Amino acid sequence: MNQRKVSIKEIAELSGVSVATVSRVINNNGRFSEETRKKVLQVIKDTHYETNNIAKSLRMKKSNTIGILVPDISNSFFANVVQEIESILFKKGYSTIICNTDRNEEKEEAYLRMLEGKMIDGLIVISGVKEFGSTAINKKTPLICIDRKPKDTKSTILIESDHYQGGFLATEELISKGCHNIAIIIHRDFLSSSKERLLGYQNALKKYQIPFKEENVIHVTVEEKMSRTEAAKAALLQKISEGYQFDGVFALNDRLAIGAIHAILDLGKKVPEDIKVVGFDNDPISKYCYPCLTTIRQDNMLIAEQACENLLALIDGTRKDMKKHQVIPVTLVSRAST
Amino acid sequence: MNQRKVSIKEIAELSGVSVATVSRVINNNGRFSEETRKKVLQVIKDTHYETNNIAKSLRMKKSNTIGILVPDISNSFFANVVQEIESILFKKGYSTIICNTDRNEEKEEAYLRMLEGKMIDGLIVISGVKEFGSTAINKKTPLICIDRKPKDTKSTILIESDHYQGGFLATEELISKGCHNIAIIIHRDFLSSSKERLLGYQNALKKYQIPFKEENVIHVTVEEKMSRTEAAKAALLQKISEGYQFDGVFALNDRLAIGAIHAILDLGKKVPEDIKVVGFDNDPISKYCYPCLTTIRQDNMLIAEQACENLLALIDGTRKDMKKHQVIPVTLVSRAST
DNA sequence: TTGTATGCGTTATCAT
DNA sequence: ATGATAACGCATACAA
Repeated sequence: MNQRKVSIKEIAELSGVSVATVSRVINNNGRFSEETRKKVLQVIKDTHYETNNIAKSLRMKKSNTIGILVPDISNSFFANVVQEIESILFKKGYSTIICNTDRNEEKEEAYLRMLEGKMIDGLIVISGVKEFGSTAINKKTPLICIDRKPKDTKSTILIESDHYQGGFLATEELISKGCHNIAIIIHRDFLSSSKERLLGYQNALKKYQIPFKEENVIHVTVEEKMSRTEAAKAALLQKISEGYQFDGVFALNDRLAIGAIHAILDLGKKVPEDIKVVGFDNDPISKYCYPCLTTIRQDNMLIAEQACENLLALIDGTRKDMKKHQVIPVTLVSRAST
Repeated sequence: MNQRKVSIKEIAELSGVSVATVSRVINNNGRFSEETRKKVLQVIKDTHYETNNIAKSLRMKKSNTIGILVPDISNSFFANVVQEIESILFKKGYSTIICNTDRNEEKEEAYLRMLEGKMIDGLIVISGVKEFGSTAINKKTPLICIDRKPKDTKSTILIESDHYQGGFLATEELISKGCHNIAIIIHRDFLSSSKERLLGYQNALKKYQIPFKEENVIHVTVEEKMSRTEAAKAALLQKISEGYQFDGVFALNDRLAIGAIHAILDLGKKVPEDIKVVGFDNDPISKYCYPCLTTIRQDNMLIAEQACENLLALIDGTRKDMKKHQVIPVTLVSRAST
């Protein structure tokens, strides 16, 4: 009972027909008699034949595989989006190769070459340091960007949350709870999403006639071997030690927000009584930290669905009129920290 | 400048040599003159040629691809292990197809067929409902199980944390802090890891001459649309309402532990003063919840390294004498909840 | 050192 | 309705 690999050729021999006929039966195209169909199917069952997709891909110039580039799969937002994408695509008969780039440009290029060599039918790029555009990948490979601007803005599709709205809602929440002097904690300020969130913050201030002050912007850089939470906490404590005062914090993600909370509690102040805090992402920790964190929820399901839908449309060549920039609304999740 | 796909054949023509020679240059095997080498490499550079791995795989019967089966990639423990595995394998020239099975048996089978069709060189299976063994995958495909017993125990390698030790350490921690009546919250009791953790709990009790009581075992089942945390909280509250009393809780994972904490706090009791809690997994939330959660940390890096090392050895056919059952030590992370 | 020819497992074209 | 065969892109045994 040695389970050797069996090919279409052997199926043909065992069935007493040609490989062509077997292929037709398998793919159910072309004509063949009911009799041969039964016979062939029986042999396939008996031999546990599985079609060799490598050969099929080569012949068809279609791999039924799509690649996903993601900076860090252990980030809860990315993990959720990727998981959902993978699930949707699988239902459509596609397999997904998830590439964790670690925000490393070389690694990204290497991955792209690998994906190209595997003849991927499409590519989804999630977030990342700079505009996306690489010579490693064929220009005609269908491409969807999520949270990352493509170099070729006018022909490739960009899907992202309404980061501006998120920043606005977060800030408005703080203002509505009585904050007048709101710090904003920024991590990767070069990301377009960060810029948009900052803009939302600024415009919310403007709406309520609160002057924007440069000193309220706290940039944190995360050193090696340090978590975002620790870095944010350190940065805020440093700033406070220099005499900085504030009554609210909008952190560009939940990890940073937790760091801010820790800093505040460390100083003997209370959240939300003395200082209120809002994060971004609706990371699971936002629900379980203390106090529970008010945050902005991105609609990752919708993002994933829309990405897949658009990508598959590009692959199939149906619909050429898709919107090049699709913005997904976000919502405020109000919890104890405000 | 239309970037059409260029094959080895065209490289041959442009270089004025045969495809065989080009192939030899590319793979740097066989003999060829320095002159042709230069010429060919130049043409390759000019044309942006990339080797077609699909064709190569078909010819070589080796895809340089490995598959990973995982129940739920958004689980922090799985995400970490998978990420590390992927990173290691990538360095070794392998790409990884991550398959999220959702603990769904049909999906698992479908994935395995897909992977088989892609001629994967190896397979890593992480956790899962029942013993692993499927006819969909070729018996001779190198296989490593992590946290999941293989059907064929004596020939396939199983790598797992020392769940027994984890259960023991967790329970001992509670006892050493003065607990005498320790509840244990179990979720998927059919998992071998769960059984081992329970066993560790029982033996720790025995060591300190505390009688094991069946009523201390709380089984929770997670309904659709309900989180583990909510389910654990509900289960514990239910039990308490029936008059159940205890002074410590060992939850088989951190999400359950948080649920327990919430239940306890809801009743106006204090953690750790009135009741102490220990979790399992060292999930990020354990660090940021309130109070911070004492938990058991699995060494996911080591698990990943060991899995890759063993898998690659199986693929290369080197070393035939690997231990079939490899147990990775765990450590206690002591925090505020005890 | 280099070229020719074959085959990997499929699908598709063109006969019959 | 079915069969023979070419082609997909590559690596290699064998010739030259």
